[in-house]
Parts: sequence; C-alpha cells; structure tokens
Amino acid sequence: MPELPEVETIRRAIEPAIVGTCITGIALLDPSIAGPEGPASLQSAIGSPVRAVLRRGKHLILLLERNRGVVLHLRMTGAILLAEPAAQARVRAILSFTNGVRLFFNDMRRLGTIRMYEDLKPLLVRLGPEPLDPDFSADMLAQSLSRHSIPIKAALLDQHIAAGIGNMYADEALHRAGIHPLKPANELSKEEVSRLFQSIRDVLTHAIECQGASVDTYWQPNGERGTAHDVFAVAHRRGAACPICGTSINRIMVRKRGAYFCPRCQPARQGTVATN
DNA sequence: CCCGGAACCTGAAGGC
DNA sequence: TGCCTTCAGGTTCCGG
Repeated sequence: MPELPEVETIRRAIEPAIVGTCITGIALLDPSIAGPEGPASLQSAIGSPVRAVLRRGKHLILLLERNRGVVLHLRMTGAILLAEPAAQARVRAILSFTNGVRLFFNDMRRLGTIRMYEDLKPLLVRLGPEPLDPDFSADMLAQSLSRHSIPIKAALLDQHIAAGIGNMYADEALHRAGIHPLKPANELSKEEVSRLFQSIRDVLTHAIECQGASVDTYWQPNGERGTAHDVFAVAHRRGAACPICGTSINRIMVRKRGAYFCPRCQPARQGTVATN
C-alpha cells in the first residue's frame, strides 16, 4: 500500500530520470485509469517539458510549465517501474519521454489514476499539511484534531488533517505515541498530541530511509522491495509480540479499517471496556 | 460542517 | 478438489 514514504521513494527515483525532458507519449492500456475526465484530457500533456517531480500527500506530480501537471495516484496496488515488468504484470499505462525513459504504471486492482491538471492549485490546496513540512507543528495538529470527535485512527487517515498517512503508518505512529486507536481525536491531551506529532514524523522519516515498506504489492521503480516493514512494531503483526513489552499485538476494526495495536502500550480509556 | 457507509477493484484466503 | 464468500484499503460520493 503506497503511502507517503513509498510515494516519496518513487519520486526520488524517477525525478533524475525525467526532469528536463519532454513527455512524448501517454499510452493508456486501460482507459479507466484516466479517471472521470477520460483519456482525452491527458493528451494536452504531450510535448510538455517536465520541470520537476513533486509529491503532495500520496499524489505523485509531474510538474509541467505554468503550474500544469500530470498527477498519478497509486491507491492500493499501483507501482511505477522504470523497466518493463514481466508479462504477467498488470501494466495500465506507459509514459514516454524524449530521453527514451519509459515509466510503467502497474496496478493489479485498477484503482490507481492518472489525471491532467491544467492548474495544480486546487489539488494542492484541498489537501492537509505535509507531515514533514518544517511549517507543520504540533499546535496545528492539535488545532485540527480538536474539531473532530472521530477515532484518532480515522482522523490520521483523513487527508485534510495531514496528507500522506495511510493505514500502516497511522498504526505505527499511534503505537509509538502510546495512544489507543479508538480514542476520540478531540480527547487527546496536549501531551498526547505532542507525542503523536513527533511519532508521525519519526515513523515517516524512518520509512523513507528504508525506501518504503513492501508488505504487499509495493516495489521501488528499480524493481526492488522496501524494508520499512521489517521494523514495524504493530502493523500487519497480529499475534506477534510487541517489541516494547512483549504483549501479543491485537487487531480491531476502526471504521471498517483494520487497526493493529498493542493493548498494553496503547490502553483503552479508563471507564471503557477494552475492545477485544 | 460533521459523520458514517457504500462503491470501486481483483487476488488471496478461508469455509464447507 | 472446488465453489463460494469475505477481506484488503485509498478515495470519492451520497445521505442523514
């Protein structure tokens, strides 16, 4: 599942390969990947220069001239590869560039998208702050969490509160901060928000250093796996021992999403019955 | 505005 | 062995 660290890893891998070139072709082997606007809108990107490759949340952005951009979202099973994958792969689109580089958009489940933005601003503005942006602060996080009574786990997945956190890193950050996933977002103490803020940065930064987590279908553009999952404390570790206290990792459902946590390091609120 | 749920998609896994 | 159901989760859309 590509989240912020995985998309950032992809960004760093492809930027040096295509910056300064022009797009020569966007072949949509599966037209539905173009989203509701359809394949036609992407044709205006042909011939445009690639000024930079950016990441915003989980969106990968090929920045063209005048704030135009081709925006890729990998959703659940998408991957960007620099070499043509094996025949049994599920290539949905191929982007070609003037220097001969080709990007293969592989996506088993066809949930990923490629869309043309004639102006990137609406996309950039509607997402919440970047967790690793120096301007992002614990106070900002506290401010937005105070407006929500939803479980903190659900709040971390809300891309308006912070952009780029997905299921795996939300679980890891909550464990590191010692917060139960069902605790209402607006009931976190100032200290808890402070710990959570730092934990989010810690787990994301470390995962980027590990070039992402390959729990399932994530590959780097060079075809290699990431290693961040090797040090996961709770994510996808049901029944395994918590690295802090040895307690068996639990899994509950929070808003229809699996939530892994340590019942000892992340106790439920006083007065509530521990959920499973 | 806030919140919860359905829908999208396909391969893996589990039940019988 | 094989059919069937359920599950996985990021995002958007819709209804209360």
